[in-house]
Amino acid sequence: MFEKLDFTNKVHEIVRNIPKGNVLTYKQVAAKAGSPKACRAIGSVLNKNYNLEIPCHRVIRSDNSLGGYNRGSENKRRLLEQEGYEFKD
DNA sequence: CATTTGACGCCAA
DNA sequence: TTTGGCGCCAAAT
Repeated sequence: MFEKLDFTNKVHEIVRNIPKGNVLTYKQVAAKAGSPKACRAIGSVLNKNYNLEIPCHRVIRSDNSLGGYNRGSENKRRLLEQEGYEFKD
């Protein structure tokens, strides 16, 4: 189903399919997109993606760190907390 | 077309 | 455990 989509397009679909209260790491998204080593490319794609319909704030680093956000990292953290995801260890 | 940049990840010191 | 450096991929210059 995703095989015919391009890498960037796959990433958009994958991120869009992340359920509330759940988060994925860049590595996980990259793996689902078909390129486990494209973790950097994921950030590049999401960084340029301005579609609010895509919960790009649910994508975090493999270290359980926030990572970044094109709308403000602080807002990203707030969104995750609001959805029920708690970071801290 | 060649090089650099960037919301990353992993390994070695 | 923390830091530095290298690798990987896509988009921008």
